[in-house]
Amino acid sequence: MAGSTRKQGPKRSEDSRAAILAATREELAENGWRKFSVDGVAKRARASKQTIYRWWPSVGAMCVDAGLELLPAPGRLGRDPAERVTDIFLPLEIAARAGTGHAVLRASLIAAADDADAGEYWRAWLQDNLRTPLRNVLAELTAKRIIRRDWEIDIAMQLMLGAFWHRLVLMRAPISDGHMASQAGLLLKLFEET
Amino acid sequence: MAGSTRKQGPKRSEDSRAAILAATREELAENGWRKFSVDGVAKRARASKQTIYRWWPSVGAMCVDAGLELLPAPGRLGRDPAERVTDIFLPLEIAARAGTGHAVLRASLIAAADDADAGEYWRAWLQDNLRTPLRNVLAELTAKRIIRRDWEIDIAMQLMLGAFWHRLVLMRAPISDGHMASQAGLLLKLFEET
DNA sequence: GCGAATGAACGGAACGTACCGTTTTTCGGA
DNA sequence: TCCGAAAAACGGTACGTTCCGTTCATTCGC
Repeated sequence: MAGSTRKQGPKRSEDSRAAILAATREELAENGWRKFSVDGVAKRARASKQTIYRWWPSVGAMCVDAGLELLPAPGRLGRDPAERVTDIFLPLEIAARAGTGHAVLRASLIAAADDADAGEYWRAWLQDNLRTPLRNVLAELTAKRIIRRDWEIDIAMQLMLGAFWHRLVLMRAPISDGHMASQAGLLLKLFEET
Repeated sequence: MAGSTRKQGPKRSEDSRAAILAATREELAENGWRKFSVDGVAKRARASKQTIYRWWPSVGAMCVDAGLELLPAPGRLGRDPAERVTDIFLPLEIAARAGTGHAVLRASLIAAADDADAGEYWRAWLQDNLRTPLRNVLAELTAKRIIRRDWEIDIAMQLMLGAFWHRLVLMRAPISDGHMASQAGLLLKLFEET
């Protein structure tokens, strides 16, 4: 039969999932990564710890999930080369500048850096949502003779993200409005033709 | 009288201090930051936990101490502009490429990012040992008309360190031989006269 | 009735603090 | 000059608390 996967019983509760991730963000913002408490999340979200451990492979992965949920969907409306590059990374800037986003995103990234499983999960997201789009845009700009042919995608990623980690994670410095735009400007200047 | 502070009792044991920091590095390399155990350090170093809590204001600060001890003393022999910039940051590259340095340095930096006290301690080191020397070198290069006048020190720091954090902390990617030299090349290219 | 949910409980581990007895150093009085 | 008291640091043990990750009993919803 089509759709032969018989399903019985209730589905996963969306309410519970959302409450757990929201509680995770509160806990991350208040306590950071090392003092992050799963018991605290369960209490805040009025959820059972069993529900948490059933749906997330590790605590770190849950924290990455909670952080990624902060990112707004990327708006696609750039025509200028610098704008097209900027748009890819703009969600990070927006999330870091809104409310407790700075602390939440920082702690979430620290979790990804400290936990091997969470790190792989987060790098997979990075690959799909930032690295691949950037490579496409740069290839397009190469074809239009706007930038040189010999760029390397990892160099470009380092340039677009390095300063962001430096400020957000290591320095605890604010992310300025237009941060990603100026990084895109730097990138295009370094890669420009002739 | 001068030095009127009466002193009694034995001095701090250098053996114990060194053993504790070495054990901290082992623990960081094996367990990372969140699973880092003070009990484990005490057991490894055959030290009392009281000795640890007496001499370090926080566990994070101890981890930063342990990480900074990995850095070799900077050798000063550059004459070329790029070399002079490189030499300032080279200790980081060397430490990250030696033995378990990659994991130790990563976990140590994660500790600095996650713990507020440890972060301030680490940023003070950054200021004294990297930011100030870099500003001096750049000022010198400005006087020699090698770079433009309108550089900003924080932009320069982001450029020299951002890619390093990106690879070491977030991506867990190896640091290549010559990493800092190529970053210095990028920096001078961006800042070059005319 | 089956699966997901909550809430309580479990043993084990780590936390940070408080003692203990010992050792090392300094100081003041005989 | 010598000696004993005081002070501080040390390894080690123990304590009460918190958190972890898992399990069990029970309820809720399709």
